[in-house]
Amino acid sequence: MPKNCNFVDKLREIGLRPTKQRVKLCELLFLREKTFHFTINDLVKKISDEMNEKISLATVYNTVHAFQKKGYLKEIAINSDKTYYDTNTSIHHHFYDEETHELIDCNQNDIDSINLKKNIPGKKIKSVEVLIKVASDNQNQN
Amino acid sequence: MPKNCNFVDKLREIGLRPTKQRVKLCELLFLREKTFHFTINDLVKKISDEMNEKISLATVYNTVHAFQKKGYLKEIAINSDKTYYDTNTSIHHHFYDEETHELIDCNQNDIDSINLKKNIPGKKIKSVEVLIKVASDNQNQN
DNA sequence: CAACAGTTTAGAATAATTATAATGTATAAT
DNA sequence: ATTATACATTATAATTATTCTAAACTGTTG
Repeated sequence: MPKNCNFVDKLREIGLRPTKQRVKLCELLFLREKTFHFTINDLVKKISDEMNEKISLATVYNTVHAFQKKGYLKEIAINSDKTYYDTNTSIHHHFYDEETHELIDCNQNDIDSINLKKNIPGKKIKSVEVLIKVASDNQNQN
Repeated sequence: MPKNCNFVDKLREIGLRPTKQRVKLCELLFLREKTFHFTINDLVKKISDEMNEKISLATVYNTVHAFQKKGYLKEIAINSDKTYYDTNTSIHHHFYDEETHELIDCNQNDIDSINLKKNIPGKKIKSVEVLIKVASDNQNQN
Protein backbone atom coordinates (compact mmCIF):
# COMPACT_ATOMS: atom_id res chain seq x y z
CA MET A 1 0.00 0.00 0.00
CA PRO A 2 1.68 3.25 -1.10
CA LYS A 3 2.57 5.84 1.51
CA ASN A 4 1.14 9.37 1.38
CA CYS A 5 -1.98 8.21 -0.28
CA ASN A 6 -5.63 8.81 0.18
CA PHE A 7 -6.63 5.58 1.86
CA VAL A 8 -10.33 6.18 1.28
CA ASP A 9 -9.87 6.14 -2.48
CA LYS A 10 -7.22 3.47 -2.32
CA LEU A 11 -9.46 1.13 -0.38
CA ARG A 12 -12.30 1.71 -2.79
CA GLU A 13 -10.01 1.00 -5.72
CA ILE A 14 -8.99 -2.37 -4.36
CA GLY A 15 -12.58 -3.30 -3.65
CA LEU A 16 -12.80 -2.74 0.09
CA ARG A 17 -15.25 -0.30 1.60
CA PRO A 18 -13.41 2.57 3.24
CA THR A 19 -14.77 2.27 6.74
CA LYS A 20 -13.42 4.31 9.63
CA GLN A 21 -11.72 1.29 11.07
CA ARG A 22 -10.00 0.29 7.85
CA VAL A 23 -8.73 3.79 7.22
CA LYS A 24 -7.36 4.01 10.76
CA LEU A 25 -5.60 0.70 10.34
CA CYS A 26 -4.16 1.84 7.01
CA GLU A 27 -2.71 4.89 8.68
CA LEU A 28 -1.24 2.80 11.44
CA LEU A 29 0.20 0.22 9.08
CA PHE A 30 1.23 2.00 5.93
CA LEU A 31 2.27 5.52 6.93
CA ARG A 32 5.72 4.34 7.86
CA GLU A 33 9.20 4.70 6.55
CA LYS A 34 10.37 1.25 7.55
CA THR A 35 8.56 -2.02 7.06
CA PHE A 36 6.56 -3.03 10.07
CA HIS A 37 6.37 -6.44 11.69
CA PHE A 38 3.53 -7.12 14.07
CA THR A 39 1.09 -9.54 15.65
CA ILE A 40 -2.63 -8.90 15.99
CA ASN A 41 -2.08 -8.04 19.62
CA ASP A 42 0.63 -5.50 18.79
CA LEU A 43 -1.90 -3.79 16.54
CA VAL A 44 -4.70 -3.71 19.07
CA LYS A 45 -2.29 -2.25 21.62
CA LYS A 46 -1.02 0.39 19.21
CA ILE A 47 -4.54 1.39 18.28
CA SER A 48 -5.42 2.15 21.86
CA ASP A 49 -2.02 3.48 22.92
CA GLU A 50 -0.97 5.55 19.90
CA MET A 51 -4.28 6.44 18.32
CA ASN A 52 -6.56 6.47 21.36
CA GLU A 53 -9.13 4.51 19.45
CA LYS A 54 -10.88 1.25 19.97
CA ILE A 55 -11.39 -1.21 17.16
CA SER A 56 -12.86 -4.55 18.09
CA LEU A 57 -10.56 -7.53 18.02
CA ALA A 58 -12.70 -9.26 15.41
CA THR A 59 -12.40 -6.27 13.10
CA VAL A 60 -8.64 -6.18 13.47
CA TYR A 61 -8.52 -9.84 12.50
CA ASN A 62 -10.94 -9.29 9.62
CA THR A 63 -9.07 -6.28 8.30
CA VAL A 64 -5.63 -7.81 8.56
CA HIS A 65 -6.91 -10.87 6.72
CA ALA A 66 -8.54 -8.68 4.07
CA PHE A 67 -5.31 -6.74 3.52
CA GLN A 68 -3.36 -9.98 3.40
CA LYS A 69 -5.76 -11.40 0.81
CA LYS A 70 -5.38 -8.28 -1.30
CA GLY A 71 -1.62 -8.59 -1.05
CA TYR A 72 -0.81 -5.66 1.20
CA LEU A 73 0.29 -7.73 4.17
CA LYS A 74 2.32 -10.88 4.35
CA GLU A 75 2.27 -13.60 6.95
CA ILE A 76 5.72 -14.53 8.27
CA ALA A 77 6.64 -18.07 9.27
CA ILE A 78 8.41 -18.31 12.61
CA ASN A 79 8.06 -20.61 15.59
CA SER A 80 5.49 -18.80 17.59
CA ASP A 81 2.07 -19.26 19.01
CA LYS A 82 1.12 -15.92 17.50
CA THR A 83 0.93 -15.06 13.80
CA TYR A 84 3.36 -12.41 12.57
CA TYR A 85 2.63 -10.08 9.67
CA ASP A 86 4.86 -7.82 7.63
CA THR A 87 4.03 -4.72 5.59
CA ASN A 88 6.81 -5.74 3.22
CA THR A 89 4.97 -8.16 0.95
CA SER A 90 7.82 -8.94 -1.41
CA ILE A 91 9.62 -12.26 -1.23
CA HIS A 92 12.39 -11.55 1.24
CA HIS A 93 14.17 -12.93 4.27
CA HIS A 94 14.20 -12.31 7.99
CA PHE A 95 16.43 -12.13 10.97
CA TYR A 96 14.62 -13.33 14.06
CA ASP A 97 16.00 -12.30 17.40
CA GLU A 98 15.42 -15.22 19.73
CA GLU A 99 15.78 -12.99 22.78
CA THR A 100 13.63 -9.99 21.91
CA HIS A 101 11.37 -11.90 19.47
CA GLU A 102 11.92 -9.10 17.01
CA LEU A 103 11.87 -9.56 13.25
CA ILE A 104 14.20 -7.64 10.95
CA ASP A 105 13.96 -7.67 7.18
CA CYS A 106 16.78 -9.06 5.10
CA ASN A 107 16.29 -8.24 1.46
CA GLN A 108 17.06 -10.45 -1.50
CA ASN A 109 20.22 -8.50 -2.23
CA ASP A 110 21.51 -9.00 1.32
CA ILE A 111 21.91 -12.67 0.42
CA ASP A 112 23.70 -14.19 -2.54
CA SER A 113 21.14 -15.83 -4.75
CA ILE A 114 20.04 -19.22 -3.53
CA ASN A 115 20.65 -22.10 -5.86
CA LEU A 116 18.50 -25.16 -5.32
CA LYS A 117 19.86 -28.52 -6.44
CA LYS A 118 16.75 -30.41 -5.45
CA ASN A 119 13.14 -30.06 -6.52
CA ILE A 120 9.83 -31.77 -5.95
CA PRO A 121 8.49 -33.54 -9.05
CA GLY A 122 5.23 -32.07 -10.29
CA LYS A 123 5.50 -29.03 -8.05
CA LYS A 124 6.44 -25.47 -8.83
CA ILE A 125 8.45 -23.34 -6.44
CA LYS A 126 6.33 -20.50 -5.10
CA SER A 127 8.85 -18.85 -2.81
CA VAL A 128 12.26 -19.39 -1.28
CA GLU A 129 12.72 -17.57 1.98
CA VAL A 130 15.40 -17.65 4.62
CA LEU A 131 15.00 -17.31 8.37
CA ILE A 132 18.17 -16.33 10.20
CA LYS A 133 17.92 -16.82 13.93
CA VAL A 134 20.18 -14.62 16.01
CA ALA A 135 20.94 -14.17 19.70
CA SER A 136 23.60 -12.35 21.66
CA ASP A 137 25.71 -15.37 22.56
CA ASN A 138 25.70 -18.53 24.67
CA GLN A 139 22.15 -19.20 23.51
CA ASN A 140 21.07 -22.62 22.35
CA GLN A 141 20.43 -23.11 18.68
CA ASN A 142 16.70 -23.40 18.74
CA MET B 1 18.37 -40.41 18.82
CA PRO B 2 20.21 -43.36 17.21
CA LYS B 3 18.20 -46.11 15.56
CA ASN B 4 18.43 -49.72 16.76
CA CYS B 5 19.20 -48.66 20.25
CA ASN B 6 18.03 -49.62 23.65
CA PHE B 7 15.79 -46.73 24.46
CA VAL B 8 15.61 -47.60 28.14
CA ASP B 9 19.36 -47.15 28.52
CA LYS B 10 19.48 -44.27 26.13
CA LEU B 11 16.81 -42.34 28.02
CA ARG B 12 18.61 -42.92 31.29
CA GLU B 13 21.86 -41.72 29.75
CA ILE B 14 20.37 -38.43 28.70
CA GLY B 15 18.79 -37.91 32.10
CA LEU B 16 15.20 -38.87 31.40
CA ARG B 17 13.46 -41.63 33.27
CA PRO B 18 12.63 -44.50 30.95
CA THR B 19 8.91 -44.70 31.46
CA LYS B 20 6.64 -46.92 29.34
CA GLN B 21 5.25 -43.88 27.57
CA ARG B 22 8.62 -42.41 26.70
CA VAL B 23 9.93 -45.70 25.38
CA LYS B 24 6.82 -46.16 23.23
CA LEU B 25 7.21 -42.66 21.85
CA CYS B 26 10.89 -43.31 21.14
CA GLU B 27 9.96 -46.38 19.14
CA LEU B 28 7.35 -44.44 17.23
CA LEU B 29 9.64 -41.50 16.54
CA PHE B 30 13.14 -42.84 16.13
CA LEU B 31 12.80 -46.34 14.65
CA ARG B 32 12.50 -44.91 11.17
CA GLU B 33 14.58 -44.82 8.05
CA LYS B 34 13.46 -41.40 6.92
CA THR B 35 13.15 -38.25 8.99
CA PHE B 36 9.68 -37.77 10.31
CA HIS B 37 7.65 -34.58 10.35
CA PHE B 38 4.67 -34.41 12.63
CA THR B 39 2.31 -32.43 14.82
CA ILE B 40 1.25 -33.46 18.32
CA ASN B 41 -2.05 -34.62 16.89
CA ASP B 42 -0.34 -36.77 14.28
CA LEU B 43 1.49 -38.48 17.12
CA VAL B 44 -1.58 -39.09 19.25
CA LYS B 45 -3.34 -40.56 16.22
CA LYS B 46 -0.40 -42.81 15.37
CA ILE B 47 -0.14 -44.06 18.95
CA SER B 48 -3.73 -45.27 18.93
CA ASP B 49 -3.84 -46.38 15.29
CA GLU B 50 -0.44 -48.01 14.80
CA MET B 51 0.49 -49.03 18.33
CA ASN B 52 -2.96 -49.64 19.84
CA GLU B 53 -1.91 -47.73 22.91
CA LYS B 54 -3.21 -44.73 24.73
CA ILE B 55 -0.89 -42.06 26.04
CA SER B 56 -2.53 -39.00 27.48
CA LEU B 57 -2.32 -35.81 25.46
CA ALA B 58 -0.48 -34.02 28.28
CA THR B 59 2.18 -36.73 28.32
CA VAL B 60 2.66 -36.49 24.57
CA TYR B 61 3.19 -32.74 24.92
CA ASN B 62 5.51 -33.20 27.90
CA THR B 63 7.56 -35.89 26.21
CA VAL B 64 7.89 -34.08 22.90
CA HIS B 65 9.03 -30.98 24.77
CA ALA B 66 11.49 -33.02 26.82
CA PHE B 67 12.95 -34.59 23.67
CA GLN B 68 13.12 -31.19 22.03
CA LYS B 69 14.93 -29.74 25.04
CA LYS B 70 17.43 -32.58 24.93
CA GLY B 71 17.97 -31.92 21.23
CA TYR B 72 16.32 -35.01 19.75
CA LEU B 73 13.44 -33.15 18.13
CA LYS B 74 13.37 -29.86 16.33
CA GLU B 75 10.52 -27.41 15.96
CA ILE B 76 9.91 -26.32 12.38
CA ALA B 77 8.80 -22.80 11.49
CA ILE B 78 5.88 -22.70 9.08
CA ASN B 79 2.68 -20.70 8.99
CA SER B 80 0.34 -22.97 10.81
CA ASP B 81 -1.86 -23.00 13.84
CA LYS B 82 -0.21 -26.28 14.81
CA THR B 83 3.42 -26.78 15.79
CA TYR B 84 5.45 -29.06 13.54
CA TYR B 85 8.38 -31.16 14.74
CA ASP B 86 11.12 -32.97 12.89
CA THR B 87 13.26 -35.91 13.95
CA ASN B 88 16.06 -34.44 11.86
CA THR B 89 17.59 -32.02 14.33
CA SER B 90 20.43 -30.79 12.15
CA ILE B 91 20.29 -27.34 10.62
CA HIS B 92 18.57 -27.99 7.32
CA HIS B 93 15.90 -26.70 5.00
CA HIS B 94 12.34 -27.62 4.05
CA PHE B 95 10.01 -27.82 1.15
CA TYR B 96 6.48 -27.07 2.28
CA ASP B 97 3.68 -28.24 0.03
CA GLU B 98 0.99 -25.59 0.26
CA GLU B 99 -1.62 -28.02 -1.02
CA THR B 100 -0.97 -31.16 1.02
CA HIS B 101 0.68 -29.29 3.94
CA GLU B 102 3.48 -31.81 3.79
CA LEU B 103 7.04 -31.03 4.81
CA ILE B 104 10.01 -32.49 2.95
CA ASP B 105 13.61 -32.17 4.09
CA CYS B 106 16.11 -30.34 1.98
CA ASN B 107 19.62 -30.88 3.27
CA GLN B 108 22.41 -28.36 3.38
CA ASN B 109 24.06 -29.90 0.34
CA ASP B 110 20.87 -29.57 -1.71
CA ILE B 111 21.44 -25.82 -1.59
CA ASP B 112 24.56 -23.88 -2.49
CA SER B 113 25.94 -22.32 0.65
CA ILE B 114 24.15 -19.19 1.70
CA ASN B 115 26.26 -16.09 1.91
CA LEU B 116 24.91 -13.32 4.12
CA LYS B 117 25.96 -9.77 3.33
CA LYS B 118 24.10 -8.31 6.28
CA ASN B 119 24.33 -8.95 9.98
CA ILE B 120 22.84 -7.65 13.20
CA PRO B 121 25.32 -5.78 15.39
CA GLY B 122 25.91 -7.47 18.73
CA LYS B 123 24.14 -10.64 17.67
CA LYS B 124 25.48 -14.03 16.67
CA ILE B 125 23.87 -16.11 13.96
CA LYS B 126 22.37 -19.24 15.44
CA SER B 127 20.89 -20.80 12.33
CA VAL B 128 20.15 -20.03 8.70
CA GLU B 129 17.29 -22.05 7.32
CA VAL B 130 15.34 -21.90 4.11
CA LEU B 131 11.66 -22.60 3.58
CA ILE B 132 10.73 -23.38 -0.01
CA LYS B 133 7.01 -23.24 -0.64
CA VAL B 134 5.76 -25.37 -3.49
CA ALA B 135 2.40 -26.02 -5.16
CA SER B 136 1.32 -27.74 -8.36
CA ASP B 137 0.62 -24.58 -10.34
CA ASN B 138 -1.73 -21.63 -10.59
CA GLN B 139 -1.53 -21.22 -6.84
CA ASN B 140 -1.02 -17.84 -5.25
CA GLN B 141 2.36 -17.11 -3.72
CA ASN B 142 1.35 -17.11 -0.11
C1' DC C 1 -33.82 8.89 1.10
C1' DA C 2 -34.60 3.89 0.92
C1' DA C 3 -32.81 -0.54 0.32
C1' DC C 4 -29.17 -3.62 0.18
C1' DA C 5 -24.93 -5.60 0.79
C1' DG C 6 -20.90 -5.40 3.18
C1' DT C 7 -18.94 -4.28 8.10
C1' DT C 8 -18.44 -3.96 12.86
C1' DT C 9 -19.12 -5.66 17.22
C1' DA C 10 -19.53 -8.26 21.63
C1' DG C 11 -19.54 -12.34 22.97
C1' DA C 12 -19.75 -17.36 22.18
C1' DA C 13 -17.31 -21.19 20.17
C1' DT C 14 -13.19 -23.70 18.86
C1' DA C 15 -8.58 -25.41 18.86
C1' DA C 16 -3.93 -25.73 20.43
C1' DT C 17 -1.39 -25.63 24.28
C1' DT C 18 -0.23 -25.22 29.25
C1' DA C 19 -1.24 -25.57 34.20
C1' DT C 20 -3.02 -28.18 38.17
C1' DA C 21 -3.35 -31.50 41.47
C1' DA C 22 -4.05 -36.19 42.45
C1' DT C 23 -2.26 -40.63 41.51
C1' DG C 24 1.33 -43.64 39.90
C1' DT C 25 6.17 -45.25 39.14
C1' DA C 26 11.35 -45.43 38.67
C1' DT C 27 15.18 -45.07 41.52
C1' DA C 28 18.36 -44.52 45.36
C1' DA C 29 18.95 -45.26 50.09
C1' DT C 30 17.89 -48.03 53.59
C1' DA D 1 13.64 -56.31 49.05
C1' DT D 2 11.28 -52.19 50.96
C1' DT D 3 10.51 -47.71 51.35
C1' DA D 4 10.91 -42.79 50.66
C1' DT D 5 11.34 -39.51 47.37
C1' DA D 6 11.47 -37.14 43.34
C1' DC D 7 9.92 -37.35 38.94
C1' DA D 8 5.91 -38.73 35.54
C1' DT D 9 1.37 -39.51 34.03
C1' DT D 10 -3.24 -38.42 33.81
C1' DA D 11 -7.80 -36.28 33.56
C1' DT D 12 -9.43 -32.13 33.73
C1' DA D 13 -9.45 -27.18 34.15
C1' DA D 14 -7.41 -22.98 32.49
C1' DT D 15 -5.39 -20.15 29.08
C1' DT D 16 -4.50 -18.13 24.67
C1' DA D 17 -4.98 -17.25 19.85
C1' DT D 18 -8.21 -17.32 16.52
C1' DT D 19 -12.75 -17.91 14.22
C1' DC D 20 -17.76 -17.85 14.23
C1' DT D 21 -22.34 -15.80 14.98
C1' DA D 22 -26.04 -12.93 14.86
C1' DA D 23 -27.57 -8.45 15.67
C1' DA D 24 -26.75 -3.64 14.93
C1' DC D 25 -24.57 -0.38 11.86
C1' DT D 26 -22.87 2.05 7.70
C1' DG D 27 -21.30 2.87 2.86
C1' DT D 28 -23.09 2.79 -1.57
C1' DT D 29 -26.35 2.65 -5.29
C1' DG D 30 -30.54 3.76 -7.34
